[in-house]
Amino acid sequence: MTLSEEDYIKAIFLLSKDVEKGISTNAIAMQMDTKASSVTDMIKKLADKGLVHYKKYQGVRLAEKGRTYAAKIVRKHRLWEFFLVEKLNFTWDEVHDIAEELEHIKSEQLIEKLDAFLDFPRVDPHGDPIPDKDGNIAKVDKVLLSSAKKGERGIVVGVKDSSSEFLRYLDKLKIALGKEITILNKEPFDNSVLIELDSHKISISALTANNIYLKTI
Amino acid sequence: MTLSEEDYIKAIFLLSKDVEKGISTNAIAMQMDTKASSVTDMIKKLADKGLVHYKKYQGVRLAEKGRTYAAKIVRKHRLWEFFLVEKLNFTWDEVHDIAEELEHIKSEQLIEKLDAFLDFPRVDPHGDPIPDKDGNIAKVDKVLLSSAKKGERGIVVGVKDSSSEFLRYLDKLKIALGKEITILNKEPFDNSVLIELDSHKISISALTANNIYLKTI
DNA sequence: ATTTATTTTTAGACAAAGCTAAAAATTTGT
DNA sequence: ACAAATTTTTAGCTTTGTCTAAAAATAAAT
Repeated sequence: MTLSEEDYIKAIFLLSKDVEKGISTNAIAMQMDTKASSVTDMIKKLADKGLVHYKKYQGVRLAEKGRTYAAKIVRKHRLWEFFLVEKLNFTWDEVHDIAEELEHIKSEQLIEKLDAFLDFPRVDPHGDPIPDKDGNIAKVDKVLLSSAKKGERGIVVGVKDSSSEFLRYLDKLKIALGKEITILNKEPFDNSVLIELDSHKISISALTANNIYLKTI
Repeated sequence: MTLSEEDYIKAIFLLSKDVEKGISTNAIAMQMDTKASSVTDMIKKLADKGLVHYKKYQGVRLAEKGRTYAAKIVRKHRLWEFFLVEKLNFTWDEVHDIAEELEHIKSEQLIEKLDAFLDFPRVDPHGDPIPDKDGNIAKVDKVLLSSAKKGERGIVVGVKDSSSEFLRYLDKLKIALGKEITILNKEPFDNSVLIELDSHKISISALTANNIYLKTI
């Protein structure tokens, strides 16, 4: 499995997260910042290897083989992110690009030993679940802040957008994993949300609220 | 700098270790398990980039730029090896291939934080010195066991061959970094060396003795 | 000092992965 | 339902790094 093939498989895996249908060529091209024609070429190769199911113009789905392979890459990515934050003192907005490289290191033994060294973490620094060694992913129950109702309370358990810009913005707002939030009001005009956080009231834009996951309590 | 270019630069760096003259095309091909013609091609590219000095048929030398680049790769390799042994409990014969992949991870910040996390180690698990962040390497004074004189004593501080086969053989002999060795006798017939180790007398072949470094005391 | 052997380089091909531009299929809009 | 717009695929080219086989240069040997 080449570096590039791994990147494609992972991209398809991540795009399949909430989607039932086949993933479109363009969606993959977008996600990977490449051209649709390149995607078509690669998909054919992956189909030949039995990693994806593909019929022309019908989009692509992961085959079981491809799904577990992808989950293992994601496992590596998230374990390395956890390592970077917990052991090397990186911040949550700095780790993605480095983990993007580390996720391709091949040794199974390495990743199992790393997992043990980290004491078997369940989620990465952005709250995303770490697949187990067989590629199974625990379902985390969480709702978007944007869909929580007035009066509800919750703990921040994840983010949808984990770009460094967004994460640094959350730092500025003092929003972090584990923080408790109460929804005081929702403004119908622009869908902004008034919340209470650390005994302060702050207003959160709809866009921001749509990228924060809560576990309601 | 591509993966492949990094591999070549590192190979040339390691081959230049004890050699003054230019490194031959064949030597590089041997070291990297590739063909001489491929080496010639790559050397030209590296020369174009100012990383090596090259005149046809004259072998190749690292330019200063190439030397420090290579030293940084070696730094990364050896720091990762140290991490694998000290933190993840790998044995010294298992770490080379994994470090071979890890050494290509790009982030400077990563390697400085790793260095701090490991508490600034000076040598890797095989006794090889870890270059500093600017690519300087401390000269370790050490002699081959094969060249030590009868009656001398020393501490094992390194190995020349760090193949897993050799390292596992040393494990079997109970020879490890830090062990004290006394040279009891040298056999002129086959250049084998009789040593005392842990109050036992054992005989070491010339080949083995030629791959163990001592610091005499 | 030539011939022989070895080493190194060149020339030409190939596979991987990407791109552009054009063609084909599908979807959308009226 | 059919023309227009969009998406996807194909065809052909490029770059990177590799290889084989042949040619050129250097080193070794008698």
